[in-house]
Amino acid sequence: MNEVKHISFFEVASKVLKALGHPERLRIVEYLQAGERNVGNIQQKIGLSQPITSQHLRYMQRNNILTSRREGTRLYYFLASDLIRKLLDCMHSCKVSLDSGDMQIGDIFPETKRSI
Amino acid sequence: MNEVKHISFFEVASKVLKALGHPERLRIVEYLQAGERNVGNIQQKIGLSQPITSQHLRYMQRNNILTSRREGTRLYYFLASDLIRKLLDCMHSCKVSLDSGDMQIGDIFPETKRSI
DNA sequence: CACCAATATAGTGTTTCCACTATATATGTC
DNA sequence: GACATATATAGTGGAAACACTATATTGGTG
Repeated sequence: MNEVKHISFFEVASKVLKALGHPERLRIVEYLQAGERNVGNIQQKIGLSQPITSQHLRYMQRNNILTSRREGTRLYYFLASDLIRKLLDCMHSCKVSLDSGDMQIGDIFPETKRSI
Repeated sequence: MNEVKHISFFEVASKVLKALGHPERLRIVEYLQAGERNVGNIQQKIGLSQPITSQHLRYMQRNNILTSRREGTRLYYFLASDLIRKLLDCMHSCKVSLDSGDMQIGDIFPETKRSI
């Protein structure tokens, strides 16, 4: 009975990507790149309601994007792994290339007709 | 009337991540890392039905993950940008660290109780 | 224990995703 | 134009995501 259910790398990895695939959640993790923050901090920074903020944070924790640490009545969330940091670096360097004019929108997002 | 609607980077970027966030789609893009392939190739390689394959491919094209090129009656799909390639590299190097035993599952996917 | 502040969960309606079957379109060949 | 092959789209039912309101839980303090 010590059997352990197997799950493919693709399953877990795709859950991570899917969970990152929401604009507000992307904003949250970007904010957390600087270090851990509690729910109140995040809520205020991103400008979401308290329940929505909590929901997003829980969802990301369930999907291996965040981890949390309690301190009294406050809950601090932070990035769960190096994988997340690397993924964020990808996105960030992409944004930098766009902002600097080094790359055109169409080079990265061919279907995007609107400017960024 | 030459106004262009604006869309935030977070919006587009999160769509990309979300569209990558499906195990079969992740398998497809990994397969396409080697180069362009037509729908039939992909369908056979991944083992999906024809309509499902087509749906996933279209969905990824709409979301800036793939581009396509027609050759006669065949449609060849390929990775749309360097961003996608970089994201795939992230995932791949993560998988390598796991397979080599260099990293533990819990280091990357804390919530995953099952082995990979 | 009463109370407060911080956070989580339940319940609900709407939208999107997903897999599936059936049908349509596009291109090439005779 | 008739036909075959490759691919896309429509329609459908069920599952999950999403945003929102209301309520519950947890921990600290008097």
